[in-house]
Amino acid sequence: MTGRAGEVPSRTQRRAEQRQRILDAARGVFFRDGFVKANLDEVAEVAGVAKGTLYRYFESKAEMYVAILSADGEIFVEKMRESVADKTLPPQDRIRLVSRFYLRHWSKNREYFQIFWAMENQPVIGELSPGVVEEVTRLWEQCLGILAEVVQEGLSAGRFRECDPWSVANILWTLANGIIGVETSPAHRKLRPLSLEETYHEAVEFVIAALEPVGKPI
Amino acid sequence: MTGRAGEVPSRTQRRAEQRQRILDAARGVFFRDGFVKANLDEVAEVAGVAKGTLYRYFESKAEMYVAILSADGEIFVEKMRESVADKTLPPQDRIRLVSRFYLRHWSKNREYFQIFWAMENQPVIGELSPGVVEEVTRLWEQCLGILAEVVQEGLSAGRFRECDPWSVANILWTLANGIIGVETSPAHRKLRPLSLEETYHEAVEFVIAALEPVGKPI
Amino acid sequence: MTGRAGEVPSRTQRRAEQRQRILDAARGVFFRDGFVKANLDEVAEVAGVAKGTLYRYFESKAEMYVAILSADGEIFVEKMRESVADKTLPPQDRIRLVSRFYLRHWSKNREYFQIFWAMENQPVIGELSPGVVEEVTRLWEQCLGILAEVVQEGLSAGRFRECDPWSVANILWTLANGIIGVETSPAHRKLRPLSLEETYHEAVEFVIAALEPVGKPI
Amino acid sequence: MTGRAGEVPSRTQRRAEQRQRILDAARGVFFRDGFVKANLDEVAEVAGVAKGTLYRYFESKAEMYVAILSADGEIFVEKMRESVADKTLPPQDRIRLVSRFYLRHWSKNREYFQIFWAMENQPVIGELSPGVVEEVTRLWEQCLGILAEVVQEGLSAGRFRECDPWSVANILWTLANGIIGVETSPAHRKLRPLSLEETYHEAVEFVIAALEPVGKPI
DNA sequence: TATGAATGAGGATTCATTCAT
DNA sequence: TATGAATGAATCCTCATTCAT
Repeated sequence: MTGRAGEVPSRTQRRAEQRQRILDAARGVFFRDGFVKANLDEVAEVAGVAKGTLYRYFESKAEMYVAILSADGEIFVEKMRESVADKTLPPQDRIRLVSRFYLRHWSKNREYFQIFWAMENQPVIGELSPGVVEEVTRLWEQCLGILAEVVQEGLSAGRFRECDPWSVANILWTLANGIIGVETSPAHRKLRPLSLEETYHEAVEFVIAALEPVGKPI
Repeated sequence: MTGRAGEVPSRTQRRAEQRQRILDAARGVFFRDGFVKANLDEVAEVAGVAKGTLYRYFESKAEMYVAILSADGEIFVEKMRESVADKTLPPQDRIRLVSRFYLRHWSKNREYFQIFWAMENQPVIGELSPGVVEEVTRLWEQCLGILAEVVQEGLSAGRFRECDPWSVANILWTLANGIIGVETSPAHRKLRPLSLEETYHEAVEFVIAALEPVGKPI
Repeated sequence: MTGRAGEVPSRTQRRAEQRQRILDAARGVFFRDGFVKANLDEVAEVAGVAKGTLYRYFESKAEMYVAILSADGEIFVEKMRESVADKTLPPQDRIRLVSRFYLRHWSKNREYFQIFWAMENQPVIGELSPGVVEEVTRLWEQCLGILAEVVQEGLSAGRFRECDPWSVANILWTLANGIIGVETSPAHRKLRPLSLEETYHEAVEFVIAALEPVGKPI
Repeated sequence: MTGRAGEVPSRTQRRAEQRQRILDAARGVFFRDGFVKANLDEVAEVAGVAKGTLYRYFESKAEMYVAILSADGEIFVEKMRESVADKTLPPQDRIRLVSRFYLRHWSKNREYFQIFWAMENQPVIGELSPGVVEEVTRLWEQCLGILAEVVQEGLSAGRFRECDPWSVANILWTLANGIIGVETSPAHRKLRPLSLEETYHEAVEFVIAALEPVGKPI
C-alpha cells in the first residue's frame, strides 16, 4: 500500500501530487482569465514548477483545461448524487436539498463552478482534443439525469402531478446556471443587491409549487 | 433631405453605412470566437475593408466590442419595452408576451444575444474603457426594470399575490439567460433534444402560477 | 503689389500664408516629438487643415522637416550676421555680441534652435531628400564663417594673439551648442540649477581672455 | 569556481553572455537609428537570436535602451573617476587628463558615447519607465561632480583663482559634449576638416588658462 | 524527471501616403 | 484647391510549445 505513515511516498504518488498541484494552480488562472487569455507562465509560477514541467503532465494547454473540467466534474456529480441519496424523504425536500447543495457547493467553490460552466460559453471547442465535448456532455447529462430521476421518483410515488421529468430537470438546471451567470456578472454587482440565495430558493419553490398535484393549494 | 432616391448619399451617410458594415462583420466574428480570440484581420476581411480602416471607426478592439453591445442593447431594450406596452392586457399575458418576445427575438438574432450576454461571462473587463461596465449595467437594469414594472403593475391591480417585483424579475431574467446559455452549449446539443421553446414557456408558466393570488387554484 | 490694404489677398499670397501656418504647426510637433515620432495627423490638426492638404504644400514628411530647417536657418544666419555687423566695435565686444545674440535668440525661440540642432543628433538622414545634408551643411558653415570672420578681423587688427580663426570659431560654436544641449536635457533640470546664461557668458569670457595678445594680463 | 578552463560555463554565466550579446547588438542599432526608429527585428538578427528571445532579457524596447545607457554609464563614470585619481598631480594636469580620457574614450567607443548623449536629445522620455530620467541624472551628476571636485581641490590648494567649481565643471562638460555633437554631425564632416582633438584640447587650455591665479601670465 | 532558454508565428495598433469627390 | 476616407506596410510584443542539459 502506498502512503503508509513513515514511508517514502512512491513515485506514482508523488507524480499524482504534483499533477494535482498544477491542476489547482491552473484552475485559478483559467477561472480568472478564461481559456484563451490564461497564461501558462503564470500557471507554472503559481504551481511552483518550471514551465516545461507542465508538459510532462499535460500534452497541451487545452488538455490541461479539459483535465480540470473532468476532475472537477467527476467530484461534483458524485456529491450531487449523494445530496439526493436519501429516497425516504419527500421528493419536494429532495429537490430542495439538491438545490441547496448546488448553491452551497458553488458558493464555496466559485472557481470550480465557473470553469465548469464557462466552458459552455467560451469558444474553446475546436482547439480541444476530440473527446472534450463528449466528456462535458457526459457530465452534463449525469447532472440532468440526477434531477430528472428525483422528479421521476416523485411522479411514480404520486407526489407530483403529471409532467416531463426531463423538462423539469432542464428548468432547474437552467435556473441554477442562470443564477450563477448573473451573480458572476460585474454588471449585477452594481444592481440593487438582491440576495442571490433568496432569489434562487424562491425560484425553486415556484417550481416545486408547480409540481404539486392538482387540487392542492399552494 | 439626405438619401432621397437617385441622390448621391452624403458623406455622413456613407460613413454611417461603413461603420455599420464593420459592426456587422465584427459581431459575427466576436460572436463566434469571443473577445480575446477574435481576430481583427478577419473582421476587416469580412467587412471588405483594410485593417487600418477599422481604426478610423473604432479606437480599439475593445471599443469595437462595446459599440456592438451598446448598439444591440439599445435596440433590444426598446423592443422589449414595446412588447409589454399594452397595459390593458392581464399582467399574466404581458409576462407571457415579454417572454415570447425574448425567445423569438433571440432565436432570430442569436449572435445578437450571444454577444450581449457573453460580455458578462468573458473577462473583457479590465481591458475596456471605464464606462463599459456602466453601460452594460444600465442596459441590464433597464431590462430588469421592465420586468419588475409589469409585476408591480400586476400587484397594484391585485392580480398577483404579495411578492417582491424585483425578485420575480430577477427570476425571469435568470431563467431566460440560463436557457440561452444552455441552448448555446455544444454539450446540450448532444443531449436528448428537449425543445428549448417548450421548456422555457413551461418555466414561465410555473412562475406565473406562483404569482396567482392565494386561494385561487392553479 | 499684393496685400495692399482693402485688397483681396492674391492667390499666391494666400498660398504662402497657408504654407507658413502649416510650417508653424509642424515646427512645434517636430520639436516636441522628433522627426520619427512626429505625427502628421497632429500637424494637420494644429494647423487647422485636413491631412491631405499637407501634401499640397510638401511632398513628404521629410521635405516638410527640411523646409522648417531651411526657413529657420535662413532667418537665423541673417540675424546672426547682423549681430556682428558693426565693425567699428572692438572684436572682443563683437564676440560678446554674437554670443549674447545666440543665447537670447535661442531663449526666445527654443523650438527653433532645437529643431535646427536636433537634426544633427537624429537619424533622419537617409530618409531625407538628397539635398538636406547639403542644406544644413551650408547653414552651419555660414554660422562658423561668421564667427571665424570676426576672429580673423580681430587678428588682422592686431587685437588678438596668433590663432586659427576656424578653430576658435569651432570652440565658440561647440560651446554654444553644448550649452543648448545640456540645458534642454531633462536630466539637467534636476541638477543644481546653474544659470545657463551665466555659465555660457563665463565660458565666452574664458575664450576671449585666451585671445588677448600675449603679455597682457587677464 | 565557475569559468575554469575546460569547464562547462554555468547557466548563470551563459545567461549573462547572451544578455551581453543582445546588448551589444542593440547598442549598434540604437546608435545608428535612434530609439524610435530602431527595429527590434534587426537587433534580434544582429544578435543572432529569435525576436522573442529579446523579451526574455528585457521587458521592452525602452527597458533595453535604458539598460544600455545604464551599463555604459556605469563603466564610463568609473573610468572617468580613475582618470583623475592621482591627487599628487597639479590640478591643471588632472583637468588635462580627464579631458584626454574623455576624448580618447569617446573615440574608441563612439557608439557608446553617442547613445549616452543621445538620450538627452531624443524624445524617449515619457515612454520610459519612471526611473530612467533619474538614472541618467544620477550619472550626469556624477560626471559633473568629478570635474567639480578636481576644480575644487585646485581651489583649495590655491592653484586656481576664485571661481565656482560647478560652473567650471559645467563649461568643461558642455564643451566636451558640444564637441562630440559637432563631430558626430554629418554636416560637420563636410566642413573644413578641423581636427576634433586639437580643437578640444585647445578649448580646454583656454579654460585652464582662465583658472590661473590672477597675476600670473598665461 | 525537471528545468528554463529559445523559438517564431500571430495579432493589435500606427501612420505616411494616395486618391476620389 | 481642399478634403478626409482608405490603405497596408511596418513594428512591438505575447506566449504555447520544443528541446538540450
